[in-house]
Amino acid sequence: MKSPYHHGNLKEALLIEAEKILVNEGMKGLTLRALAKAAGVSATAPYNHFNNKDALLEALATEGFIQLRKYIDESLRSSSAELKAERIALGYINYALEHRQLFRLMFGNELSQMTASTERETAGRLSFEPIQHAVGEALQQTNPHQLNHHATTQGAWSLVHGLATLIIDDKIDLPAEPALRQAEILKVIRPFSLGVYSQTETS
Amino acid sequence: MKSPYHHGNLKEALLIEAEKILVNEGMKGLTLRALAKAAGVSATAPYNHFNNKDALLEALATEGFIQLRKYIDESLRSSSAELKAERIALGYINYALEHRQLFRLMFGNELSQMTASTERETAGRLSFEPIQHAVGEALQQTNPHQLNHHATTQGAWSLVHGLATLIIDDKIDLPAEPALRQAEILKVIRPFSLGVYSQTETS
DNA sequence: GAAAATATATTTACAGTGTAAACTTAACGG
DNA sequence: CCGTTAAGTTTACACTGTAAATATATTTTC
Repeated sequence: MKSPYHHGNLKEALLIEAEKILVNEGMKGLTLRALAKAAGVSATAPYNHFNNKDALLEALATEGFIQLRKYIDESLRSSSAELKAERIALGYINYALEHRQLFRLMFGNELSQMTASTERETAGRLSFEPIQHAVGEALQQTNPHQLNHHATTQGAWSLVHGLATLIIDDKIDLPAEPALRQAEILKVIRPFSLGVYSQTETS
Repeated sequence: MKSPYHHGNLKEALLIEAEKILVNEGMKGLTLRALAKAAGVSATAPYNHFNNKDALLEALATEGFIQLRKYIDESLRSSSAELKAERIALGYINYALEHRQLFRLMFGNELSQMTASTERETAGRLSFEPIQHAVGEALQQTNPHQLNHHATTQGAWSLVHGLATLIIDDKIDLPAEPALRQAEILKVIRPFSLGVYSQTETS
């Protein structure tokens, strides 16, 4: 099962090549034929590993969520930002910036949402988890009863996700230099953090 | 020039039919041939009014931004939310919810961002304008020196846009009943408002 | 180990897509 | 009116996703 058959183990190779194409030529360049050729295989070979193109994109998106989760964990470990939530945000946005096309695929509409594979769904939930934790911790310091916990979590996610989206869609632009960029991101996010910390009972 | 020629005035009809198709069958159903047939015209007729399919989608997106602006203005006028910024947010999110496909098109990656028509860009800026104003007003009450004005504006936009995106992508779900839904949205947004109001000098 | 069964890959074929080119028809300006 | 131009049709083509039939390698079974 490790390297079992004829032409090496495709499926993995396909996903790798697919991401390369996505980076170099964007979504429009990612055609089944081009992908097959890049993997050195005939046009319909991928059908042995994926039911159709959508299934392949689905798998690609799932990989993306796993990577995103890694970025967040890494940023939690190594970032210099003070607040935990801020470190998560930086990891999230860095991932989006360094994988624009894939990030768009993960959240975009190419994938008919009917086909929502359970796999991708759980992978998505997995990267959402640290956000939930961090917001929970932050809230607990000033709001031990966890009022509005769910809503606040969704707000934090919305802020970070929205910022990431607007940046990679060139609606908001940031300095190219990493340190400056990070500072700018934190400045955008800060009001929300302040709101969470100063939050008291609201209906 | 009003109803000048052979088959009625296409171009306008095409954009109208296109939105109908988008609503009923989604992006995948929006093919040039289907669109032409819906308008009762031959397959290549649209090329007399649009250079290519992308140009047509571009025009559709531009229309979307104009509609979005109308939703925001209307909500500013008629919504019951207290804060101006909140009324904007409700208008923005309502538009996204009632025009999911078009909203995705407006911000999505179908349109190769190389083709960024100036028209759509200015239309986009136009709907961003009220957000900028409202945040400016809110900030002025506690922060007359307009510190971080730009960053706060971007933050507000990110929060609202992110929430809208996550909702229409079914990552966050809200109650169907309008009043409950509105209340829930406000709960998600509130921490940011609090942050803005409590904002004092930060580096 | 050979034969049968299975997994993997190729070839061929087809309907659907965007779009270019040549042609046809209606509208308008002199 | 008649020619020029704008609007629409027909035909054609390269490219896409994918089904079907076929071929080859790998694994399993005895």
